[in-house]
Amino acid sequence: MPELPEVETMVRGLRPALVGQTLHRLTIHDPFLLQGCTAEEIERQGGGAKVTAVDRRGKWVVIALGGCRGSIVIQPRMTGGFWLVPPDRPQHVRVSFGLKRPERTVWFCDARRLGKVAWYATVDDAEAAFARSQGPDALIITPDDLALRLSKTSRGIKPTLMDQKILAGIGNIYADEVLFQSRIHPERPASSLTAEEHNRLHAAIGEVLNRAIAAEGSSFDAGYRTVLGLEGGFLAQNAMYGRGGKPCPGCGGAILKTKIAGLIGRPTHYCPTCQPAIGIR
DNA sequence: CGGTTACCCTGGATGC
DNA sequence: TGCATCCAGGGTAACC
Repeated sequence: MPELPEVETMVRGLRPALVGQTLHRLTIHDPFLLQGCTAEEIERQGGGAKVTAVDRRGKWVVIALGGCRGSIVIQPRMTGGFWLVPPDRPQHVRVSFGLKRPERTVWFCDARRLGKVAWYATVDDAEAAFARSQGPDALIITPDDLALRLSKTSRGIKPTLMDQKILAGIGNIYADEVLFQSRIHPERPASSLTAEEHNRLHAAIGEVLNRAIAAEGSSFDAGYRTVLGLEGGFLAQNAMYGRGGKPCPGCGGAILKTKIAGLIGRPTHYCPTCQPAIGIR
């Protein structure tokens, strides 16, 4: 569920509650989510440790622990999220962070259990794990680097933008928004984009993601909420996602909702007029 | 090697 | 009301 703007909103919400606090107790409620460490290990490292930083890398949440206790990395994936709000214990709790002063609990919940929780012995180890499996963060990548990476594959531009090894942070919602804003058809081969299109795309990525962060992300149905349980406001102002059949804000024509190659079951929304299918099939 | 597709897991919405 | 079916914002492993 969460993409870069939602994870950034989580991190900003977690910081004031966690940074500088001592974790009185860290509890793994569902070892299924663990990757490369045991529940005992991560509970022992986290228990009594002071949180020194909470940061985002792509769609990862990185919680740094002081006193050489390493870093906890949480990937919310589709349905993971953090909760600060008492008094009731939320559903599907997978990890809980017990704090002492003030006495409260921060929960990580994940209905579908697709999320991942890992522990690394040092901050550098966590950083290296990110660099191994993910490309540059979508808000940091340079126009030249983006152009170079896109030039190396003939896959469709949308599945390429969603490939975290190319760049980290963009998922199904923001891929549709970014491609609409840059007027590029989602099935265009990534390597076929022109220099002009690279520039439009890079600008759109920064603009759309920052606008979504300002709105605290995208909520619909019973999905993503901020750490305080509030809905993100981006879907009130977005152009494409979830608006199949409705008028395109650019030309007034109907927005197409469809499925495209390279993305198994995921819906794709685009405007066939504003995002013309140049040189496809 | 590069690209595409099963599949992971579960809950909520929808349809009969 | 009950049950079957489909859908979902992510990511990997295996396949062609």
